[in-house]
Amino acid sequence: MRQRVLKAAEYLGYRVNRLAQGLISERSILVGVLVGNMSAPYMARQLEALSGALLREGMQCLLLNAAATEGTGISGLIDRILEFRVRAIVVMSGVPPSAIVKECLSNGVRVILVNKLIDGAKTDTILTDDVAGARLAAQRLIDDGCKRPAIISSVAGTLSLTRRTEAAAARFAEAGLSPVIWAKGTTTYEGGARAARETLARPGIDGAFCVTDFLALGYLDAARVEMGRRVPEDLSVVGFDDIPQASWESYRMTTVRQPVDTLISAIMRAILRDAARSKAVNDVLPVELVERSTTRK
Amino acid sequence: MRQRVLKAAEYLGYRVNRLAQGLISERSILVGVLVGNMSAPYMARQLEALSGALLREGMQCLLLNAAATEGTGISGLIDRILEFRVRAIVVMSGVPPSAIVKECLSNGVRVILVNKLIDGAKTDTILTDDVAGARLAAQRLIDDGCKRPAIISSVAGTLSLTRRTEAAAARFAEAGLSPVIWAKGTTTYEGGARAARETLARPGIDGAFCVTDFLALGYLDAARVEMGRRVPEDLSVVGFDDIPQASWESYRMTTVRQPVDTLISAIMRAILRDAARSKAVNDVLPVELVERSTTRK
DNA sequence: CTGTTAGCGCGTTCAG
DNA sequence: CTGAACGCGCTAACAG
Repeated sequence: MRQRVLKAAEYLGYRVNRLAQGLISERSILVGVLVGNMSAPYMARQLEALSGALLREGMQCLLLNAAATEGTGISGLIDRILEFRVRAIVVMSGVPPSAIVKECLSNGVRVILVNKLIDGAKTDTILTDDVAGARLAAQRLIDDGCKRPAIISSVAGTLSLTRRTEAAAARFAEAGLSPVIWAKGTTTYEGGARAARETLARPGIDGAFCVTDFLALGYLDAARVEMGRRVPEDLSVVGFDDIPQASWESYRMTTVRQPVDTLISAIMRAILRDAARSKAVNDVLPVELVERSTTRK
Repeated sequence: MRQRVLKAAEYLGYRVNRLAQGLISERSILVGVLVGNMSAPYMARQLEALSGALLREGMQCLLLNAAATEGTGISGLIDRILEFRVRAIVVMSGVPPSAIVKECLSNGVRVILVNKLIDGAKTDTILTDDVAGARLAAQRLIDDGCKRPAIISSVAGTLSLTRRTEAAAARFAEAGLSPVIWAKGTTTYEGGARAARETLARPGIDGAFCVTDFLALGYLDAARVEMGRRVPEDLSVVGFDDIPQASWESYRMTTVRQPVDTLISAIMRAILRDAARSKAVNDVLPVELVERSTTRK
């Protein structure tokens, strides 16, 4: 009997209607992913890995572009998320308005924060070990014999970026060095290039820790081409993230690697866990220094 | 009265349930976006622009990662698309199994193909003018005085890639040149690097048209660093796409620009058009040559 | 094991 | 202009 029904269903091209299913069963297979700056290589890689993992677990990724709300304001996005009754929302955007998160939480939508902290909210939170990573990076520059290091960050007051900057500054201070901290641009290639122009204009800078690889790529190019520095002979450079470009031949950049696989599995654990009976995920992911050719070793 | 209801709704935190809405009104605001290789810069940029445009039009992007189906097969993805009753599906994947497209069409789901052709299907199709672009690229190398040009492609038999290769080859032939065609690797940085190693091992190659920028970046790096070529003195290189990296300082690459804005608005037009009373969108988008420092001018 | 029924939240229609 | 009823396709609970 069952067989016959199945046969007929196939013959008629029947397909479950997920909308109706979600309507009744109240547990959607939709997961909202809030992303800003998708075209940043680091984000793109994470998004790719996450959407793949979701698919494998039978869930579906509802993409939310935080950058596109510039004009209309964020409220439209909030509505959209809530209206679709998503199972959870993963916040990967560097600068997500806390408003979204608060609103979702108060409406009972599970929120998973990636490299972001909302004070007082008891959400699942996954953090890269920025402090350890920044200390590794600073240590590398110290070991290279740098006497006047620069720390390159951006105006975006992201949690990760702030922590990296502060931890590196602290490590330098411990070693008796006083770093130049430059944070006037955006977290982009151009921002890094501008940082190089401005920091290397005054003499003495012999090492730079750029808080993201994307910044570091611009910094490297401008340092070499425009400012005439040899890397690593005159200048040591360390990045953070280990995006694919960092290992490209023309960069071969020393950097701090973020473990994407570990990150993704932590996110999936947070999504899949039983909200009622298990505690919130609260992971700090370990990082490692990848030594390539922009430091002296 | 209406006011009072609205007030109460707000007070109670009421939100429209899009699932129920879609269930009855039969026109979802969900648009499926099928992407392979999200972390390729060209794709990432397109995806970012498209998700933003969809958001602005009040629609929502259901992300479908074609790459993640490697293991399980493609059928799961098809089901997912159909089950959600999406308004349309945009196929941006370079190598999307025709099976998906056929299945969607036969189930009445509107399919919008980007740089892809399915024979016999009367779908909305948007193509970059690959032929014109490849001819521009070839012309640039011819004008540079190249006598023995190479065309670098990949094993992926994508429509766009094939057309670019063939059109460039034809233009070279018209100029009395016989190009070396190399297509043994993947459409990646590493693929380009390998192409450089292999094509430049034999002497004589003095120009290269790489069918994507991503390939061209790898080609450039390997040509300079490993093979000791000066660009553009010994070797002219032209790419295709104009991804952000192409304009980075360490590359400054001459390339053929794809108009992302035009592409996105064509896609939106195809999504929004009234299926019953308007004809399918069938655009070929113009391209232009952006001359930078990897050609001699 | 099979068949029936109620109700999820919405839009539409038909009465009042 | 407002109110009530129906059905979209599904799941769950209950009856035979």
